[in-house]
Amino acid sequence: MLDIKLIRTNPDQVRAGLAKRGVEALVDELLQLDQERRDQLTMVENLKNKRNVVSKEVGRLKAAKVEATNLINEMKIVNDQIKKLDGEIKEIEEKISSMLFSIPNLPQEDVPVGKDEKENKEIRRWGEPRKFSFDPKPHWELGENLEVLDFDRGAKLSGARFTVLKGLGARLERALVNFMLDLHINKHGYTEIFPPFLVNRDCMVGTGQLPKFEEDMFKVNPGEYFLVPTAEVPVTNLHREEILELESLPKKYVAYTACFRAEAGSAGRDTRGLIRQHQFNKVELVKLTTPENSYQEHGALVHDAEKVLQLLGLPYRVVLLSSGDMGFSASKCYDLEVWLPSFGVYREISSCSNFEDFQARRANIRFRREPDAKPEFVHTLNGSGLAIGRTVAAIMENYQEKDGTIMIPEVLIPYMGSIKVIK
RNA sequence: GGAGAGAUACCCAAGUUGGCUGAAGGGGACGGUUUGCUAAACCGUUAGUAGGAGCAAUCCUAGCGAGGGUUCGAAUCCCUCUCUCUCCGCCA
Repeated sequence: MLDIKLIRTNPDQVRAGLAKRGVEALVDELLQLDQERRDQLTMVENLKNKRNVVSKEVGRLKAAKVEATNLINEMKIVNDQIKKLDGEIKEIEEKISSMLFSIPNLPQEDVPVGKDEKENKEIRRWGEPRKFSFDPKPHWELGENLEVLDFDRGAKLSGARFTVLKGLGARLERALVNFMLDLHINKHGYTEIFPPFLVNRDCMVGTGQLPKFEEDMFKVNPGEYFLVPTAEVPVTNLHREEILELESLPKKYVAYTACFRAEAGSAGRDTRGLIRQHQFNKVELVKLTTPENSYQEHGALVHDAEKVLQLLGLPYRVVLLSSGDMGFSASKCYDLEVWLPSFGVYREISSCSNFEDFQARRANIRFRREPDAKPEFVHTLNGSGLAIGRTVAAIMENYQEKDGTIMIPEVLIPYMGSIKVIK
């Protein structure tokens, strides 16, 4: 959520920022509503003050057994006015907040301006895509042949975009979760969190999934719960409505969760394989930090995610997303894209965003510099470290042999019970 | 799911014949006096927050779990909801 005060004092900056995203901003309408709200507020607060003062007077008169009917009748009229104004203000405020909740974050200055992913900027590459002496197979073929991926039965159990992992496929999935968690906990200093997979509406609003993207979410009844689309939601919201100590920052959390996405609007895309599923596993990194440190932390977070790919020996590149390709809440975002031989392209496997104070303002997550200082919003960041399903796909494709077997990357062998090859 | 109890400031806790109580009293924290040093004792300070007006000092509004209602006036009365605790039932 953008700061209404920023819009009030710096409307042109807001217009320009949103224009980079290709978003037509309702800045003028917002400014007008804001002015209206403040005018009404001043009026109603004066009336409330009058009511408070007169009511005390009435109490005093009654205690002294003095007639106060006139004052009481006068206040009845004032009350009617207050009620009317309060109603109007509430309406205006609802309009303002629903508009604010639907306006995306402003891109950071060095984000390339562009319509979509075509204008993303490649930052660096790591690793050399392997030269195959045979035609590399897509992971779904390899997985079905080895009987470690079962798409048909996934469809039988649930439907399209669900997959059953079996035997060493399931084992590989679990090994990757543990490997990634251990790496980030032991080597990168993150604290492990195991959050609920169902969260309430406030959490979803806090991190920006709602109200705008409800059709992308799975909603669960009874009760009003949402299946988490990413661990970002519960983990960032751990500190919703809290004021943190400066010394406790940065907070660095790593969490494994299953992730659930309705994938509305993705019909026909990535219909085969593990790339786009309604349910997938992910290890997610989340940081809460001070504004002055957030970009340094952002860079470090990207490196922490990259380390996973490096240790797994998977070639990848780092891409800085253009203003048009960034998520709703992000101010700046790097994607890690892993090499997938059967596709012959780099595919997103991690998305590392700095949200600055956009989520913090929604979720009201603040910190205090000094014991008496005014609370300020933290900056929130997160990144996949990594998406497990896509990592499985990448390992299968990059480590496949001519006979259709799959070598296990060195660092995973201990997590695979010393098994070195899936055959 | 059934029965009951509760939610008040950093913590504990008083406050239901509605009216100088936005909140007694403890504890803690902070400051001070005393002291060779500690301790004790004594004195003082201690809602935070959000919003609005103002150049500012400052003032106003909201706020006793949340949201409504009654009333000139609500921590106090009424309704709805959430969460916590105890007992019973069920359950991994």
